[in-house]
Amino acid sequence: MLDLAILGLLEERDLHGYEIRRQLRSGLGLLANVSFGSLYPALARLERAGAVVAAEPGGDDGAVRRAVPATGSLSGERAVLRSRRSAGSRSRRSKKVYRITDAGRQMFADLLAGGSSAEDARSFGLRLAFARHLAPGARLSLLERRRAQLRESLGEMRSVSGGAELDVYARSVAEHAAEGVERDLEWLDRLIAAEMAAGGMAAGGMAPGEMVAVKHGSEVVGRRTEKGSR
Amino acid sequence: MLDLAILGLLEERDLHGYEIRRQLRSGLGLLANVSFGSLYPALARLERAGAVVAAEPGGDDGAVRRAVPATGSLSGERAVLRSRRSAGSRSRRSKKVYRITDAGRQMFADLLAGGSSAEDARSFGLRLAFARHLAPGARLSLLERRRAQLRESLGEMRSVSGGAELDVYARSVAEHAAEGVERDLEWLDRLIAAEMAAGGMAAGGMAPGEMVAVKHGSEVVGRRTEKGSR
DNA sequence: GCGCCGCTATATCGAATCGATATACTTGTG
DNA sequence: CACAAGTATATCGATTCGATATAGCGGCGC
Repeated sequence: MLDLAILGLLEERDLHGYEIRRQLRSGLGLLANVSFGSLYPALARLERAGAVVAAEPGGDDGAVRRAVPATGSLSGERAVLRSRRSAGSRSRRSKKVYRITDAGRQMFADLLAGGSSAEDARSFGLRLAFARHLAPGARLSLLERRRAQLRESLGEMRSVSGGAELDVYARSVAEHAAEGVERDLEWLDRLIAAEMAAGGMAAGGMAPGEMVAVKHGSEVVGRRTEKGSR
Repeated sequence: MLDLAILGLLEERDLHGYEIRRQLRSGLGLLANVSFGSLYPALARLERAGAVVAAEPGGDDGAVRRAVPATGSLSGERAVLRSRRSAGSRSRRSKKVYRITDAGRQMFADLLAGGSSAEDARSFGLRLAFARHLAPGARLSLLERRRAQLRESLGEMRSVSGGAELDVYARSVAEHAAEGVERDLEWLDRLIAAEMAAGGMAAGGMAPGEMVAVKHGSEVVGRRTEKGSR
């Protein structure tokens, strides 16, 4: 799940760990608390898997290095220069800029489209945030899958907490959670409507030349327009 | 965090693992996906720590056993009887009913009031759901601490995503998240108002005999009634 | 009347994630 | 110029997740 986020950001531009974390925290709001304890292992994992390559400014490889600092950190660059100029140059821990590879791009596409089974809010939000990399059909199917899940969970919530035996506080928490799910559903309906309007098409179909580069596993489930219950 | 949830449920009645999970999933909506892989280790942990005691129906201890099944599972009880009646009786894996101890109650109070530093939505919701076990002052301080956190994070969100460079999907996710935080703030304001109305008291004070059994660490932070921004 | 599916129930394993902490360099501030 | 605060990478132990194994039970269908 973190892998998806990292690869998604690296699709845009090369970044180093600290920057990735910053973008995760502020940019999306989701994943607002990824810690270094998960980020750096994830980066190491991705590097081992060949999905990304790291370029340390002290290394021999001159290829990367042009990466966007994205902070006002001229300082970092200067520090690098200084360390390279100084004698020993070993024993300097510096920025490690990561770049996505072709294998990484493939992995990103798989992660984005693949995970068919039940996903939590974080994972869905993440997928949707990168939905521009999905084919329109897969996009729609992502939205509708999520809607179905939320409808189901709302039903469960309502059926249980409709009864008594919860005190004021617990009841308030449960109700607020249910309202949140309702808002999510309205939001999803708006998104689905927008998607259908943009893509044309009546029933979950796809345009002929659409299934490009993105493998989505045979489940486009043609949108049964049930609008009961609410 | 799971410990808090488990102890909170056990304050109410004795339960076995499967039931605890069910209540966590449906009852609160939060913690909707705790898996056995975290639940059973947590129970074992709590038992080791002396916070709960387990009574297996096959054991010598006749004390517990009166636990509420809470499902319509007469079947389970019958099965237990049968196995106890039958000869060997070894090699039967049956329900393990957990009961909270005094040490567990103390631990629950500490967990509920203690964690002063930044908490996520799950942890806060959990605390609030059990807020009836808190003294009114601690309750208010919990709510206001959360409000302060949300205000801050909303500020960050707005300042960042107000700008451009996000495509339609990412922007929609970010905006929806921000709206969710706004709703949370409104909700908190309602709760705080209700709390103040119920408890009397103007500025975060407490009634004389209030600080009972619940240790909250010296931070009642008298409610600066800023109503700007938002 | 018996095989099989689904529910209840406990448990474990490896991997992912969290939260705290260590290290080291730079920049701004009193 | 000492010192706090920000940037940056990394590791450790504990917790949590997701999948899987095991086993008894009732119901159903044939």
